[in-house]
Amino acid sequence: MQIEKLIEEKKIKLTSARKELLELFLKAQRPLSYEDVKDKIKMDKATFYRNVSKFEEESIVNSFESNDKKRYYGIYVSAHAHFICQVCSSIECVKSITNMQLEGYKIQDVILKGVCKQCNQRNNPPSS
Amino acid sequence: MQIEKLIEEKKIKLTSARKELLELFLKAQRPLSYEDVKDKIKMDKATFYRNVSKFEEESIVNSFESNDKKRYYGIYVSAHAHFICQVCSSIECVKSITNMQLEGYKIQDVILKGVCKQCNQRNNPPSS
DNA sequence: GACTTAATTGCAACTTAGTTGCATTTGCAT
DNA sequence: ATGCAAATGCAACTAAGTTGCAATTAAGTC
Repeated sequence: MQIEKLIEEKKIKLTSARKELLELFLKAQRPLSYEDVKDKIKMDKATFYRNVSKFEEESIVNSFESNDKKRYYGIYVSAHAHFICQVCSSIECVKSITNMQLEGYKIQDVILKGVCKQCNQRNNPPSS
Repeated sequence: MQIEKLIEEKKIKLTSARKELLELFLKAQRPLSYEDVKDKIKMDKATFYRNVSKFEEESIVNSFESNDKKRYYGIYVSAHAHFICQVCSSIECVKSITNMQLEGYKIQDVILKGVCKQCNQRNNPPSS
């Protein structure tokens, strides 16, 4: 996927900040918070939040609140759920859960919370 | 359901603040934030947060972050999903979605985001 | 390529949900 | 009733996210 593809047809400028940000989101393959981003690229938080907000308006990224009080942003790729681990706070994309229906409602996002595979095994090792 | 039932067997005191809080949660039938609570009962926010945190430890309530940056708390009643409307920020309990499974993971909570019935109808009225 | 202008940026000050330290109060067991 | 740990209210704090503003930059026009 190309950065230019994401931006073209949208009514926003392709600045260097936006290019860096979108490249990072594409590379990450999982939603990122400002905390995650600021270690990788030098960018003021105001710029970050204004840009992800604009990306969201343009349906380039979507976002959700996690359990750690932070908001996570990721490139919008077809409908898929997110799993948030309540033990280690990790976030994973879940491709297998899709097209959920609820009469009269429009479902745009599904968030699952619980204990992830790693933390589950750590607490209940299969060979003990 | 009785307040005393919720507290008994747990290692916490039944103070008047806790009684009021649990009564409110039981009456509300939907998750509440501190904002919701503070209009109904006089209670310092430190007391609120310390108590809901204790209730959560004792599995009396559970909680989740909504889209409005606030955390919502409700009496824990069997597994059910929550629907958060991205338009009007309302929160509803969804009893119909239950026992979701994901190999290797433990799912403790399901949050659906989208457009609720009311907002859906407002934008796409059936008779027009 | 230089010119123009609106959009974008960084900075610093601000907002607000939630947390923490501490002195006072309260529930509850003896 | 007494003693004491747990709970409360207050005020000060923390940190994610927002906003106003002056300086900078992308991108269209000549």
